[in-house]
Amino acid sequence: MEIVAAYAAGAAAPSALGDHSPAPSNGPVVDEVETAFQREAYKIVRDLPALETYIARAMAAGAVGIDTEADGINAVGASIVGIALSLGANDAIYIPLGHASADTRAGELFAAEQPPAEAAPDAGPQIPLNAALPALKPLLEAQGVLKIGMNIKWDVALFAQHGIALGPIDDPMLISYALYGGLDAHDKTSLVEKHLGHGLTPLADVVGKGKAQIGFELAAPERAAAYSAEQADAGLRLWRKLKPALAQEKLRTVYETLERPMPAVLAAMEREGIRIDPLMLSQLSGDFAQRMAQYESEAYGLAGREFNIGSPKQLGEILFDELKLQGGSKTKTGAWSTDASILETLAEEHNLPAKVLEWRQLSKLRSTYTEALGQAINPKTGRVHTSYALASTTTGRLSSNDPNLQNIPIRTEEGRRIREAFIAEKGNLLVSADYSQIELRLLAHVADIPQLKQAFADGVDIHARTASEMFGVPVEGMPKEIRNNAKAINFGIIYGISAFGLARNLGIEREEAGAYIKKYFERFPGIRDYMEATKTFARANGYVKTIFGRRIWVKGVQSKNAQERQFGERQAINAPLQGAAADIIRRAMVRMAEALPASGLSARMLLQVHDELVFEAPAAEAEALCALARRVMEAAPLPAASLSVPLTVEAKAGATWGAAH
DNA sequence: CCTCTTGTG
DNA sequence: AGATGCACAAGAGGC
Repeated sequence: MEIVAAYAAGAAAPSALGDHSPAPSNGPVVDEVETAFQREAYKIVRDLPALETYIARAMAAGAVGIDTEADGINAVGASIVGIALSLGANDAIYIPLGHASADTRAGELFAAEQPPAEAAPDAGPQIPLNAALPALKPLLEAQGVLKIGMNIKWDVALFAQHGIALGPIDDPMLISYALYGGLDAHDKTSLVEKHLGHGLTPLADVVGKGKAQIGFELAAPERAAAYSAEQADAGLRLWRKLKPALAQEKLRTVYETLERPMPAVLAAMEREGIRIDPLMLSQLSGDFAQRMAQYESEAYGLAGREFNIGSPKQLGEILFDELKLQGGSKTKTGAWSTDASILETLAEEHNLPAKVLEWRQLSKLRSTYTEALGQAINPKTGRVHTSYALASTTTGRLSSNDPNLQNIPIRTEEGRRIREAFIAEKGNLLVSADYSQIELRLLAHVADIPQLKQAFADGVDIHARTASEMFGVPVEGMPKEIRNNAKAINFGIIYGISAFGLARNLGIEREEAGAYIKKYFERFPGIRDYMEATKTFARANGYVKTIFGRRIWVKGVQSKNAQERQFGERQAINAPLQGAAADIIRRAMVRMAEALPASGLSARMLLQVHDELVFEAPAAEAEALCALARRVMEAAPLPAASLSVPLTVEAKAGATWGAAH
């Protein structure tokens, strides 16, 4: 109970968001934090009076570790099976609430053929969920009690489905991300290993693994308690160790503005999901399958024999060993490379590569999208609910998984048809709002480039203006190819360009690409200065910063190995731009989540795709929503950062995601 | 489980 | 001399 002691001794009682502080991380606290987990010390709470007693202690403590267990891997539609709370090292409880009793379990186990691991004969007495949750709700929503959990977005989502607005919250994973983004993984297992120096009970000990794995609700409460209480215990211990470092490293504002608000915002988006038309998907699937079969048989004819067209190994053998086509190259494992750029070159000499390219495009679209997205529709909601990872990228971007809705095709005609299957509910529209050229604008700002800033201020075509600066060609009537060259250079600059990479991208000689780059830096010397300054900073500190202060550690930037170091330097150049764009859209998301209800709109935010937000709204609201999204998103950097270039957001409504673009 | 390939910003 | 644009997730083949 050292947290209680610390608060009791300290002048400030825990009050509002951000004012909770763990005990100082010196002396005995660290000892206690790092002491071994004593799983036998965890208590299983099976009656209301015992729960009330612990709740009273938690209310007084001001900070409580929490871990919530449910009967599914996806929080959407899942029910709470048990809750663990912790008030200090080894001072944790587990409250079984939805564990199946022996009869139920036996049936399920029989179906699974193998018992997980000596299941208890009976789940034992449990407080009814509809009695426990009302008792817990005041604690879970108490403004004066911080709820701390690893990956707390999961807990937020589950409690939201049970009518509880969990908060205020802290998440050691997100604290770690603010402190060490780019350095290490931030999952529970890695964090506990790194900071507490000992391992966690594996989930497999509770529910088994592989074919014999069972739902958490079928696990024995004793095993569940050892696992779950330990998670709550570990989360609180990590918090006590990591939270003080935020202030020491001056990363508290980053954490509080860019990380802490996100779990609630994302949980709501994930819960909304997006509607997908399964009929349209299956029609597309059938269409693709038919055309693939055609390409396949044509490919066999051209190859002179049948082979597995989906096997790069077999394709390489056909192209280079049997047909003896020239221009092959090997991958680092020694196999023939058959990627698209190789096949495109070979297509000039032989008809087979083109057939394979066509087949591959359809195969990718079919297996990754038209087939998989249909499977991803949640039967309970009829919608697709992606999951966003908050601490998985090095730059501060989100990532999307199960399914990934951040890589839905848009560039090709075939691919765009998949976006037509993302639809609004009847009487509603989808609204897509995206930042225009946000990373180039940020480059113009951070590198302080007068011509680029002026171009953005004037609202002119930035690639055309770049081309005009470089090649002395007037923007009016500029040939497409010249603008394309400038566009490739602009993107290359953001990524820490090399002559080789630009040459490959434009299909020109390396010398010519090198000349372009030289010319670019002559026209925009500030960009070269910015890049050099960024590399120097990264070499000296091991990290770079966004304009909002987010710290991005860059592995390899201090390496003696030139290749590693150069890779680090390119990351160091890109990260402040990509990272700042990620910061901006995070701020926009938090504000949109507040602004929608405040504006009296019933619109919901559904998706984030790095520079784009997708909403769903009644058709009558669409126009107001577009205006609101533009206003809120364009102002998102303020007041923390004032950009010297305008941000512009394009917002459009449509019946499908494709139509909203 | 790793490699290759390809979809997005 | 040799490698050489940033950030991701996912499916399929093959060991």
